[in-house]
Amino acid sequence: MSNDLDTVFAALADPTRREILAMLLEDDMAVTDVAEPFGMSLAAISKHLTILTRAGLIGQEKRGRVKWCKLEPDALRDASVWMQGFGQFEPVHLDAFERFLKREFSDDDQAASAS
Amino acid sequence: MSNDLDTVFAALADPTRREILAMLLEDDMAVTDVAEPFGMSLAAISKHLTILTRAGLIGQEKRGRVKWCKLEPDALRDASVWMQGFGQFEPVHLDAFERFLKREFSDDDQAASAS
DNA sequence: TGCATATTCAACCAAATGGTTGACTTTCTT
DNA sequence: AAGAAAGTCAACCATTTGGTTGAATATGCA
Repeated sequence: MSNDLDTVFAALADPTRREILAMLLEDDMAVTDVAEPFGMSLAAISKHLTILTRAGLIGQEKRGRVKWCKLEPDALRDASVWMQGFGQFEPVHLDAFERFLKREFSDDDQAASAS
Repeated sequence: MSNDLDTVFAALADPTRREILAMLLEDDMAVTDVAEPFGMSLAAISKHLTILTRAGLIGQEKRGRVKWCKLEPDALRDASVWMQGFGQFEPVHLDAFERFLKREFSDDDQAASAS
């Protein structure tokens, strides 16, 4: 029950793993491609991916000799709900957040390139 | 920058610490009273409280010989915001999301914290 | 068939984590 | 002043964590 949150939060506590999640936010990726930007061995990344998988944060599906990783945001949502339970704070400025969403979705291709 | 999230998520990854936070949700407490329901030494609880404090999740104020612990939900809010980025929308570009976060927390008075 | 590619496994290592106990400081009470 | 109460500190211990390297297992391609 809270064991689930243990693994989710522990998985999120590592900056490499959070960066991996952010990368998967844009697209599904093969293990080798996930590893590429990091200055560490493939085996290390493989371990990180195992941890993320056991936490339910990503799914891995093997097609051919390539294992594809995709984001699985449900576990994140559970943890988020736990945090909301503290109720003392709004998730964010809700309206600012919604404006952000609207901009992201209407603008889909060029939104990220404005500085 | 993401170092902050490291300590917050690591703090949340322990069930004892999450339970402590839940207790403090109801009321401020002295260290000894926090320790009481747990089957472990006072020193262990003291360490947990130090970790929660360094993560910014609680504040500790000493009055007399008693040290009072109170919930400090701002750090939780930061982590929650980070997670919202995953649950709510999938094809968003990360840097756009980060610009959003930066705007939220840099030119920020205290607009997002309702007491 | 034979080699390169993709990924994991196993053994190892240093550092961090979560707990213990006993000594210590500070503060309150009598 | 004496003693109890509230916490922390320091040293220790076992386990976990995050990384390494080299070997092993599939799978795809010529």
